[in-house]
Amino acid sequence: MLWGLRPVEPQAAHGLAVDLLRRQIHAGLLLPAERLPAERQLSDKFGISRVTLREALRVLETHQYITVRRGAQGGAFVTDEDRLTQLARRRMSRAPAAAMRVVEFLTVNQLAAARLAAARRGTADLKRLRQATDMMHSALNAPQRKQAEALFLLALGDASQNPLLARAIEDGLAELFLPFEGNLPDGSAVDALKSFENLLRALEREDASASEVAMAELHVLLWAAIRRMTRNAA
Amino acid sequence: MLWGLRPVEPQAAHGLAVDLLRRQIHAGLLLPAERLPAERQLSDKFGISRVTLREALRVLETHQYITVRRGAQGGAFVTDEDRLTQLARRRMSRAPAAAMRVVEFLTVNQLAAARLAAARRGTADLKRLRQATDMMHSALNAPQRKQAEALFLLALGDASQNPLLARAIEDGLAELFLPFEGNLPDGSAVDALKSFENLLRALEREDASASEVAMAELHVLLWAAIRRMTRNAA
DNA sequence: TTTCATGGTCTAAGAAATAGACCAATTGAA
DNA sequence: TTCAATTGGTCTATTTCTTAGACCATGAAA
Repeated sequence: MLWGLRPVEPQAAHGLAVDLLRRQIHAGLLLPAERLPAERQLSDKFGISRVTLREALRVLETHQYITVRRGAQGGAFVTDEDRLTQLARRRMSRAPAAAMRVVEFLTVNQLAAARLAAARRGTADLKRLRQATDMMHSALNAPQRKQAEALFLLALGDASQNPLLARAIEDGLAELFLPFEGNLPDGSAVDALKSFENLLRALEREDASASEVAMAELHVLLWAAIRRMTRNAA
Repeated sequence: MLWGLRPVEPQAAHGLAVDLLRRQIHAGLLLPAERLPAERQLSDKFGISRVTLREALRVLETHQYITVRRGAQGGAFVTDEDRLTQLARRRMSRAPAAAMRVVEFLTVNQLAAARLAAARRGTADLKRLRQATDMMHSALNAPQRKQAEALFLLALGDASQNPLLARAIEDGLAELFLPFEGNLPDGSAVDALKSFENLLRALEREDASASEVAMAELHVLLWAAIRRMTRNAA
């Protein structure tokens, strides 16, 4: 029985590059106003020609994810924080239900990853997790916090030693595109940091159930944030 | 911070067609010895030219997923059951750990789908689920049982109304490629059928916790099967 | 034997991507 | 002010992938 025969959608090389960069911006790995490598370097890393990379940059520019300046010290820069927040809010308000579904998916898979990582994490995994936690401490603003949290969760996925879980978390984070929360309600950033630290410690001592508890705490905060945002968006 | 800069991998159109068909064979949706539509029809459904489709068929033929015969009543046929079982076993024995990871991933996401589907399934979803259950009853052999189970689980994913969960289940099933179990140990096929029916009934009466229980029963059987196969493979 | 649905082959054309050279703008150091 | 270096912008020739369509070869069934 042939099932769900839909037209195949060949992704052009420049389209893949667009996705790759857009996902990193959504996940918060690329900071606002951050400068990307020069075209010649980027095309080299992606394994595509410069012409093709430039097509990708043009698309991202059109969608206002980046701006491009030329001359020495020029290059492609991620859009500024305000604009990114605006893009994120627009996306959230266009399909608030979709955002809830993504969080649902992340909840399930991150919880599983936390449980498994407690038993399987290696020392290299712990190192990445600690570095991410340190970044949360030294973060000066919302984008830096978001970046550190994304790095932590990606490291958690890898620490589970399950490539499909890791991929699921990566996809979920890339799909989410949460706006930076300028003014958090009553120190929820502090709560989140505490829970991340609890999770880190649980992973260090291979305590699976404590890991799940800490992860669940984080999800409570995430759900609260999502509810707040979808309410504001509506 | 630019993260994980790997070369982009543009998928050629024929490569996508290969994946699509291979996934359906892995998941058991395409039965052994089943005949695919004629090239002109298939290329039309995929939205690619006949030449490109033929490239895909050539790849699948090389990997022994299909055989191609010409003349009237000819066409592309899925390989016979023995050969498919052999391919599945080879894959399983090459990376038994990978198969366990896939099952891990499916366990998590199917459980979540079962819980959510209990609250969200529509009548169309129930219809698909019942049809799949009926197919299990009338199945005459292992491939038909596997096909019906795959259809049930895909329907479950859709019934959860969460596209990411549905996609995760689809990916997991396509990745798994379990060999057909010719001789099951002491009627575990009967146990599985019973659990599927319990799940269906729980979904019908919107009982989330009963759905989870039934799903968990199925996972116990799946884990037992996986353990048996990886042991045999080793 | 004939029919005809089906795979097999060929050609001409177009679309996408590549490598590499060269131009244009901008900055900062001399 | 001038110049060198860096970076984006543009152009060309070439290769690879894909397409549309025509026509040939095979083989089962009428």
